[in-house]
Amino acid sequence: MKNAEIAKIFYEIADLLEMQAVQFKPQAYRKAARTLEGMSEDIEKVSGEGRLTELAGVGEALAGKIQEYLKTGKVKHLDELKKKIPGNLDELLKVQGLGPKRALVLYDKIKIESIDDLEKAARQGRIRRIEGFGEKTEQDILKGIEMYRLGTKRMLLGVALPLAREIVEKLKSLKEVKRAEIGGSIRRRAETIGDIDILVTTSNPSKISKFFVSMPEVERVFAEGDTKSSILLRNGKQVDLRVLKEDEFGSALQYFTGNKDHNIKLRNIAIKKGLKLSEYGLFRKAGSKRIAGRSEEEVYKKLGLQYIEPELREDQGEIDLALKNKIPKIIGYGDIKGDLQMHTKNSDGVNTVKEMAVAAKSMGYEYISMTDHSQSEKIANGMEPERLLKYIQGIRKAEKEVKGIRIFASAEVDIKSDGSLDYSDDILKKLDIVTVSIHSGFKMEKEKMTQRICSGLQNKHVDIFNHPTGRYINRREPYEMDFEKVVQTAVKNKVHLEINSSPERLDLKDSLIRKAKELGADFTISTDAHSVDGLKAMEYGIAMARRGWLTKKDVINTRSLKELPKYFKNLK
DNA sequence: GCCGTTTTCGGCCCGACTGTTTTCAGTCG
Ligand SMILES: Nc1nc2c(ncn2[C@H]2C[C@H](O)[C@@H](COP(=O)(O)OP(=O)(O)OP(=O)(O)O)O2)c(=O)[nH]1
Ligand SMILES: [Mg+2]
Ligand SMILES: [Mg+2]
Ligand SMILES: [Zn+2]
Repeated sequence: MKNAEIAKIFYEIADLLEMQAVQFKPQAYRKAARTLEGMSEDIEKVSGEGRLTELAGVGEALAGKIQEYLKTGKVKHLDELKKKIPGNLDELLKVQGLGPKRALVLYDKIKIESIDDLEKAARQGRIRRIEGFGEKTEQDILKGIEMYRLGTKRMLLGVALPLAREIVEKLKSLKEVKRAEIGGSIRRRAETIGDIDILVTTSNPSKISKFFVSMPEVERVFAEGDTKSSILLRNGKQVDLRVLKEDEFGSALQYFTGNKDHNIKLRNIAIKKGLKLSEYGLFRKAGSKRIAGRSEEEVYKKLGLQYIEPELREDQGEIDLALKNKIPKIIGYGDIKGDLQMHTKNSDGVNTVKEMAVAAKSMGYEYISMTDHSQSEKIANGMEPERLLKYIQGIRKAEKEVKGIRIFASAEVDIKSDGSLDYSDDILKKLDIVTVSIHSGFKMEKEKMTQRICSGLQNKHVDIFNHPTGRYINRREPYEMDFEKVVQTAVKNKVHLEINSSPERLDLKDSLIRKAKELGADFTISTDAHSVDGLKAMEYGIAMARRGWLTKKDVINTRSLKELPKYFKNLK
């Protein structure tokens, strides 16, 4: 997919235009770049179908540049701009605090073209002598270079959310703090997180800010003000704090939750109504009287919109639907009745069936499903048919012992390279639920992989397709396949798609969930726990389902035990 | 460069913090 490459080009054009003080075009290029980054569909496909100008922020001119890049691998406009300002601009701008305007000055005055140039100049004290720069700026640039060189990646949601909750608890322990809430991409439950955003309401802002910037784990303070502070923790994570008054809580949380494009759209709606929206509230332009701000619900309502759940605030059509009151009620965090994928000591898990069942029961589940690995998974201690039969007996026994929770005997069965399954039908029919996965041969070409998966899904016992794309966030790309065809095959054969809640997988991801739903799919959400502790990951999977616009009805394991059998072939 | 239940021209989100400035531009959220 060339989406990201083209986004990068648009960002670079935007920066070069901004250097020349061109008005508005930089925002236009950046808006289009964000659209490209946020979409899951291949831009080449969109272009092929003549739908480029349907993309938000893409008009005739940018559609032309996208086509140009797809055809020639170049965008002339960028090459032209680069003639005026050569050098490694996109690298330079990754230094925090250095934007297009000052980068241009550095190039004009002392020919800075790269990070290495920049570092040398700063160390030699040549930057402080430039008009508009100074000693502090020079130091900040060096620190910025150091940070850039650390090359910090975006955090997994599974890392960021617990960390954010800890900080929130800490802030809540102060008696001056009325409310402390997580904002930003964590509140929207994005799969990866750039920084930790926290909102506090209080009547004593300076006290809170002082406390925040002097916490023991603070490495650096980027900024400290009355309503906004920003720090770097020793663990390398950035935390932004906004401090506002209690009666501004709603508008402040709305602002700080974002995303950026969602905010801009809301603010434009306000403008059209003769209003103004900011973190301080919704105001009448004339007279500046405040008409909302205490709660988010109030802000959306006064703008003429249905309330929008944070997970949907991605500028992916939610605002248009909210204007028409047409956003569906998405699945809730309490709607799950059981967990349908987990591993035990029988393969590569660390707990016994009984231990998993006791833990699940205490979480209020009505049922769980054991899905230990099939025989080809030698490194994961996959089970030979004989051992599988004993495993099933063990599950029946554990179920009698634990009582009060149904334990399904299932397995995570490999779809082998030729598309056959890792157990014969004679074995598969002994399981309550059959789930299948791709665990090897990831490098297969698209056609073959699609064929392989589809033949696996057509087996008459198969119920669930696990972690359907096989990706590991930041570590392994999804395997190549024709997603539409796979989903269509799943739908036709009544195979449910798993939303794997494991934070490094989150597979299916949000945009593909939404797409699969449009294609008629239904889903299970499961943790793939390899220990009792792993069962807690369910909230991440539910978050993805919400971001994929799923309702309770779309997810099979929201059903009670009684309703469940009709969704699984061997249980019918 | 994009876009449209007040517009196909004339708007384009709004505000905080910092350093180097005598009043604000640049950068970031
Ligand atoms: N109105 C407005 N709000 C913004 C803008 N930039 C950021 N925000 C708001 C919405 C964001 O969700 C929130 C936090 O900003 P961040 O830069 O931390 O972005 P976010 O948390 O969404 O993503 P991240 O994972 O941190 O990259 O602040 C902006 O340019 N305008
Ligand atoms: Mg953030
Ligand atoms: Mg932030
Ligand atoms: Zn697996």
